[in-house]
Amino acid sequence: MSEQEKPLFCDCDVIHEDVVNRVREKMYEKEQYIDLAALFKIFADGTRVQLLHALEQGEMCVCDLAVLIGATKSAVSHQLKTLRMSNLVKFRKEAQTVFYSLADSHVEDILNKGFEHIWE
Amino acid sequence: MSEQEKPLFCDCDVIHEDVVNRVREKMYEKEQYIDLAALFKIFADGTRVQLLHALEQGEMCVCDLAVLIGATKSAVSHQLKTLRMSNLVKFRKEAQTVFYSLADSHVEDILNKGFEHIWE
DNA sequence: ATAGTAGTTGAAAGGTTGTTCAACCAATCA
DNA sequence: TGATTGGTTGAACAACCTTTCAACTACTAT
Repeated sequence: MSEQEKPLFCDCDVIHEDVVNRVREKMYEKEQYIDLAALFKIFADGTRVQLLHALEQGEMCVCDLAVLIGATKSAVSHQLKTLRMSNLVKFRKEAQTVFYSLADSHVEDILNKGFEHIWE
Repeated sequence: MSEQEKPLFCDCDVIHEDVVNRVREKMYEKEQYIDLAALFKIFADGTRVQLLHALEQGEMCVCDLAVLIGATKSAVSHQLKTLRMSNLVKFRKEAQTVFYSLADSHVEDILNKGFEHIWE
């Protein structure tokens, strides 16, 4: 099923058909936008961006991170799980301690673009 | 009240005090992370990123956008309000028609960084 | 004037999300 | 072996978010 077959139902008429047709060719599949939104959703929480920014400075264990940002181990662990499942952080185990670090530099890039914007 | 006075209560001990102290100096105020997360929250919805990506191609009115992405005028208008209030889009009125466009190039930058990541 | 259209808005409904709490696992140490 | 510690997990609750629906404004045209 192609993108062209998506339901065009809408409660109004096209006003500028030429513009809409030109733009439609440049658009991606709806799924792409949902995936993109899912990525930004990970960055859409204060605790998580704080964790990511902390991990930019180097690897840290759960307790260190919890003390650093003033949250419980449990809350941090839950958020790290989210970050882990999105492949934004990686980790290594050493005895009972788990050290987390950023998965790749894309993460920093996105954080920095965001900071750039809010600082104008 | 300075950032240093934030409650350090936590349900665990600092394990690597030197690391934590070094990282703490690099951290921003908690409010900065909340603001950053608030920005990413705007990008954290499929409909909104679709609207933003559509507006990268040029200005469009509400009906055009609604038909283009297959949503109701109302849903689009609600999301455009969110984008407007975050200063991510601007608009101009012409008779009863309202034309929306991107507020600045930061928006495209952030979208592109996101696409880069999901496409690896 | 009256009808129709572009757009906005508030409330309601359904879904998602973040933290807390308690229980749990696994590794260390006494 | 038994106690402690670092870390994870599931359930529950509250808060938030997105769409829909219906009502509404404002402009245009007949």
